[in-house]
Amino acid sequence: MFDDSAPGTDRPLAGRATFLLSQLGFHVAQTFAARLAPLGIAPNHFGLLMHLERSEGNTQQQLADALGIHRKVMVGLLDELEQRELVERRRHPSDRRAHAIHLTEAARHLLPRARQVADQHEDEILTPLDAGERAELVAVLQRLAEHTGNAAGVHPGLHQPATRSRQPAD
Amino acid sequence: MFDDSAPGTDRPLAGRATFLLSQLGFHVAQTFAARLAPLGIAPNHFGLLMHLERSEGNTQQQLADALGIHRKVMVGLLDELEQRELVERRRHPSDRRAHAIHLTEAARHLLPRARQVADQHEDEILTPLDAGERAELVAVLQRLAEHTGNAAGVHPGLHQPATRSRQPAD
DNA sequence: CTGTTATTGTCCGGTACGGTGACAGTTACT
DNA sequence: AGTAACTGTCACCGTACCGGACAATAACAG
Repeated sequence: MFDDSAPGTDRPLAGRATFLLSQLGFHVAQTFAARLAPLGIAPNHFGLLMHLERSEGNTQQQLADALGIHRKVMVGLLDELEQRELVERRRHPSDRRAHAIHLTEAARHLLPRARQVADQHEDEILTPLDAGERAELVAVLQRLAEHTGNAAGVHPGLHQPATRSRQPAD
Repeated sequence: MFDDSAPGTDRPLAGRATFLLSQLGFHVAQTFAARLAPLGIAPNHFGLLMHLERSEGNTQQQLADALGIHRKVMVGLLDELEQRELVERRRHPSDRRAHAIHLTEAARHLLPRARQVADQHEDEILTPLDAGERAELVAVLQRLAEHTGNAAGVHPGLHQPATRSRQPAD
C-alpha cells in the first residue's frame, strides 16, 4: 500500500493536502451515500431535506438559488423526493405558476434518522481523532471553505449523480 | 415521539467535518483540474505520470493495479497520454503480449511544470493557514486517510470524470 | 383593458461517459 | 502439441448531463 513512499525528491501525492482533501472528500461522499442508501435517499436529497426544514413553502426557484444549483436539477431532485413521498408540491398561495414545496410527515420522521446516520458517519470518519482534534479540524476546514468562496453549506458537486446505486459492496 | 430535534438549530451542514471534507475535496478537484487544463492534462493524468516516473517499463496491468483501477480505464488513460505524446507503448522485453509503458521526453519536461502547478494550487487552497497549521492539517488528514483503508496516494475517484475543464466562472 | 415581456416549471434531444461482455494475440503449463 | 490463463482492445448499452424550446402565469406599459 505504501509503495510510493519515496522520501526526498518530490513530495508524494499522499503528502499534499490538496490530494488528501480530494481523496478524503471523495471517500466521505461515497461512504455517506452508502450509509444513506438504506433510507432510500442520496446525500443531495439529505441536504435538500435539511434545507427544506427551514424554508417551508419556498418555490423551486428559491430552493435552487439557495443550494446553488439550476432549476432543472431541482426539478429532478424534487421529482425523486416526491416519488418517495417526502415532499409535496402544493399550490403557491400568491403565485399560481410556482409550487410551494413542503415536507411530508414521512420526511419529518425520516430526517432525524438521516441525521443520526450522518452523525454515525462523521464519528466513523473521525475515529482517529479525539474531541479536541475534531473541533480544531472543523475550524480549520471552515476557514479553508470560507476562503474558497463557496457559500457555506452549499456543495459544489450537488449537480453530480450523487453517487447513487453504489451499494456498500466494497 | 422523541422531539429531540430542535427545528432550525441543528448542526448545519457547514459544521460537519464530513460535509466540509466533501465540499472542499470537490472544490479542490475542480480547481486543480482547471489549473492543470492549460497543460493539456487532467488530474488523473498527472497522478499516472507521477507514478510512471518511478515505474518505467511497467505493464498496463501493473499500472492499473498500482493505481487501484481497472485495466480498461488504464487503456483510456494511456490512450489520451499517448495521443499527447507523453507516454510510449513499447514492446515489453520479456512478454510480447504486454506493453512496456515509458515516459517521453515531453513528459519529463511537462512534469516539473505540472508539479509547480500543483504546488501553487496547494498554496492557494491553504492560504488561510500558516506553515504550522498546514503541517498539522496534512498530518491529521493522513491519519484520517489511513483509517479509511484507501491505499496511500490512490484516489478512489480516479474513474470519475474529474477531468472536465470546469470553468471557475461560477 | 390590452398587449408585451419576464418568470416558473417542465419536457425533449443530442452528447458524452462509465460499466459489461466478448475477442485476438501471447504465454505458461501438462 | 494442446489447453488454460493472461494482456490489451474493441463494440455495445444504459445512464446522466447540457442545451434549447415550450405552456402557463405573472408583472408591467400604454
